[in-house]
Amino acid sequence: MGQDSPSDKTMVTKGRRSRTSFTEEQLEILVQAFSQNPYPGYTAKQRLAVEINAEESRIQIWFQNRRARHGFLKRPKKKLDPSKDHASPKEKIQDGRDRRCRTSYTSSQLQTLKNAFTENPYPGIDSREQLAEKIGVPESRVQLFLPETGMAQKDQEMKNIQEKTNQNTHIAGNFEYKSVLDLKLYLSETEDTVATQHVTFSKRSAVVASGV
DNA sequence: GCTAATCTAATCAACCTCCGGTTGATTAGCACATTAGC
Repeated sequence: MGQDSPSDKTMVTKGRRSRTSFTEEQLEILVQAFSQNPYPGYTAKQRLAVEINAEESRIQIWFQNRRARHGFLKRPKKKLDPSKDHASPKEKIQDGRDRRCRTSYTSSQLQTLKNAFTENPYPGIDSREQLAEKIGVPESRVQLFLPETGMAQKDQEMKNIQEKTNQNTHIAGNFEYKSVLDLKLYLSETEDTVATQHVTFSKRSAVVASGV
């Protein structure tokens, strides 16, 4: 999914975290850990992070990428019967007992995050780190939090957008259109790079489009 | 029930090295990802 328009590329590239380069020793440890367990829990990732002196969020990304590139099976959608012992290794490990503690935000933290999201739904690494420091949570939580801010509120906004859709009308910025083709045509005519971000239909872009 | 945490999949982009392969980072998820804690 992701970014398939030039303006999106620009938008996303801005403020990207610099590429982490793991040393051979770090990789050796990671590969070994992966071979033992491709779905480590939170504490295992924390332990690894300490062991190789890296952020836990980088470990998580490394495991995600490794799973994706080494032919690991999709997460099964079906819920497993706990009485059965047929659980896949992943399910045995990721059964909810070793998750990061759920982060709960204070109202002032929430307000700060919401304000930041309103100002910029695609903050770069610098902004995220500043924000993280400001509200006292890890940067990885800020990165995850932003697109999900106020989901109940956004759901309502999504429904509002859907209502518009049902009325055969969509909105991108100040432009109303009846189909994505119309919008693409409009964008190609106007070269409105700002509006291009509204082409993708996603949680985040819907919020952007609705002006939250 | 709401929503943070986590997942897969797709894609972008930096790096190494020589132009494409490898791999870290980011984003979306849709007749609305799934799982699980509060």
